[in-house]
Amino acid sequence: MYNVTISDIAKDSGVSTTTVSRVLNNSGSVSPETRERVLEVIKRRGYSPSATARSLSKRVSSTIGVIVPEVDNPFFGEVLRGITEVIDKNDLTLICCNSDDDPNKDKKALEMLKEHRVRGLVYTPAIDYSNKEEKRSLKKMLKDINSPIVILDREIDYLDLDGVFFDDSKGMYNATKALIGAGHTKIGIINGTLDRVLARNRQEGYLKALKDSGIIPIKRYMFYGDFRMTTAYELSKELLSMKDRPTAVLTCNNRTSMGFLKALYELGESIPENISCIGLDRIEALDIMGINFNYIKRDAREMGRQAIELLINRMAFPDKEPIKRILETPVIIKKI
Amino acid sequence: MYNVTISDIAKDSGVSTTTVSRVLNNSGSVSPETRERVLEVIKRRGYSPSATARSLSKRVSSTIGVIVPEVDNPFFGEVLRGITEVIDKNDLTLICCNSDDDPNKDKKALEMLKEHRVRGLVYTPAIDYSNKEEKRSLKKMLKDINSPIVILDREIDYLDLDGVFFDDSKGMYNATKALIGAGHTKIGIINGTLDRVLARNRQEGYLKALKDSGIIPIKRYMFYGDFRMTTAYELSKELLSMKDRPTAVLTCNNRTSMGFLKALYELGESIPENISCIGLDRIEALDIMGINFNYIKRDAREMGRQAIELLINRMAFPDKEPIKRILETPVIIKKI
DNA sequence: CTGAAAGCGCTTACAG
DNA sequence: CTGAAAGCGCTTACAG
Repeated sequence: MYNVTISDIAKDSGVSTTTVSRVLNNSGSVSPETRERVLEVIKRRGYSPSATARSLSKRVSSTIGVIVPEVDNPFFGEVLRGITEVIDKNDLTLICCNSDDDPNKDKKALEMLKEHRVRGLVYTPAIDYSNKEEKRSLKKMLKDINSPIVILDREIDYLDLDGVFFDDSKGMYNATKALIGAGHTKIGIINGTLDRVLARNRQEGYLKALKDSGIIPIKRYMFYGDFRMTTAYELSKELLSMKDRPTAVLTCNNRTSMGFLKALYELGESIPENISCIGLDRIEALDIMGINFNYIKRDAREMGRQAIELLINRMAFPDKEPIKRILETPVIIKKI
Repeated sequence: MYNVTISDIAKDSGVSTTTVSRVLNNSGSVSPETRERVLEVIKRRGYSPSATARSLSKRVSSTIGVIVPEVDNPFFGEVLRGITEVIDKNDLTLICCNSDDDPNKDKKALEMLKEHRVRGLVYTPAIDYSNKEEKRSLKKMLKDINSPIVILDREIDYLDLDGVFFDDSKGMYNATKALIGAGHTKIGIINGTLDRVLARNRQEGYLKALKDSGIIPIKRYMFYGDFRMTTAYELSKELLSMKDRPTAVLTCNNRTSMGFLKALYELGESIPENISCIGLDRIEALDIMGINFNYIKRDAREMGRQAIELLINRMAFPDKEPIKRILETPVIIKKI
């Protein structure tokens, strides 16, 4: 069974494909009667125009690409929710890729999106491409995409692109301050390794808050993982078993918080009774269970929405200055 | 800046586009020297073939559509994870739509995927299209997609399509049996309204278990919502405040479990001390916190994988009998 | 091993 | 208001 084409409709209506195209796109002028007739045939034949053919002939696609590092992380679930909301409103189509935080898959995804000639890209890089060669190569790939790009959540500081980010540094600063305000001085942090911008931002806020309060940072209270739960779990066990352990801990993303809590509860301890904690990102289930989990709030859905809005904006005005949007990160304290 | 085309490569290499196409697709035969030269030019110019043009001329796309009702539900996050895994391996492209459980958006998504001439579709319908007219219309839309379709998680019983489902009925049966085995006889259920297959399956397992144990079902212990948290929360408050309330409750999806727990914890009560509960779907955070939340386990990632596998299989063999895959739903009891 | 030509299903100047 | 024709960037018989 073949798909109906515009020629079929033209034939059936006794007009040219040009005319059918006109009624399809509400462009040019068509007499009411003709329009009527064509519309009727379209309906009867169940015709819908091929997006592929249309893209090719118009030299633009209506397709937006998005690459996320973890589709199954609730944070990116929210991001995608926000993205789809505005995609729908603008009659765009979303091609979705999961890089699994693997640079190779990341590159494959980039290549694939390029082949699809996406109209724009919302991009969260898999990891920091840190060495010179990698940077150069990423730079080239992004340029080759040849469409507007908005960076989401993970800044690429050597490229001048639109982006939307959270003020993680400020969030961590305020969180650290809150702990200090509650009397803590021995404050641990479970972060990612510092070759990642994400981790450096968090570290910066943490250190600044300590400094501003005249507290000397303690190296052995700082742990560096990879933002994954299992690693955070191991590091947390280490932290929790220190003889002179911190009385409060900052966990630097939702997976890390999970790892920390797992280690803590396995010891039969809990927050904030045995140790205080402020995590980055809300964990819905904890909130709902009435567990006093303090967190730095980040509205991921809003982030998704703003990313696409920036992108659509950029599609309209390719030559304006790059825009960076920084979202607020309020600290929600339940019980320290 | 224009994209490089196959003609540019042909010109630069001093061959025809036919030949370039041959080296691109490793089809036909090309002399080693020619191939070498073409490859070199492709690389130098940073050429990548247009997927759009290719689809049009080959009359097949490499694009798979997926419609999920809630991208931001962890269950579907896992499903998408599974789907992307096998999509990647097969060099396919994923167009992702969120219907938000809204039949109108669902239809729009279907229409859009049709226009994109997707090679196949993994489909979780927004709701049960229950009245005759809706059924007819959905049937027609799916037929118009004109590509293989695999139904995921929510059966459409009046269509004979491939599908992958969980044995929810059996899961509920075993869960109910487990509660009975632990001495419960007053067992409540928070389900969806029975016009939905999902809800009927759950109900069936529940009732059968009661019957097999000689327990008379009590109407007022059965609550019907919409699988959303807020509704489940309200129903749970109602349930929990009954004078003669159940001593155990079955919650019929992860959002419902959340609503139930929220209501419970707000009362200062907890599981299983004040009331027993078995939910459908694991809730990661609870597990990790060492909270004894019993659940019927459903491997959503595996479901996603199998759905695409069925689809790919169907793409290869369009005329075989429809296949239904039913996944196991073991009951995980922590503490009743 | 290689190329000219037609075709995929649309859109868009251009002409009337 | 309408249509013939060229073109978008590929692939694929067909011929040599």
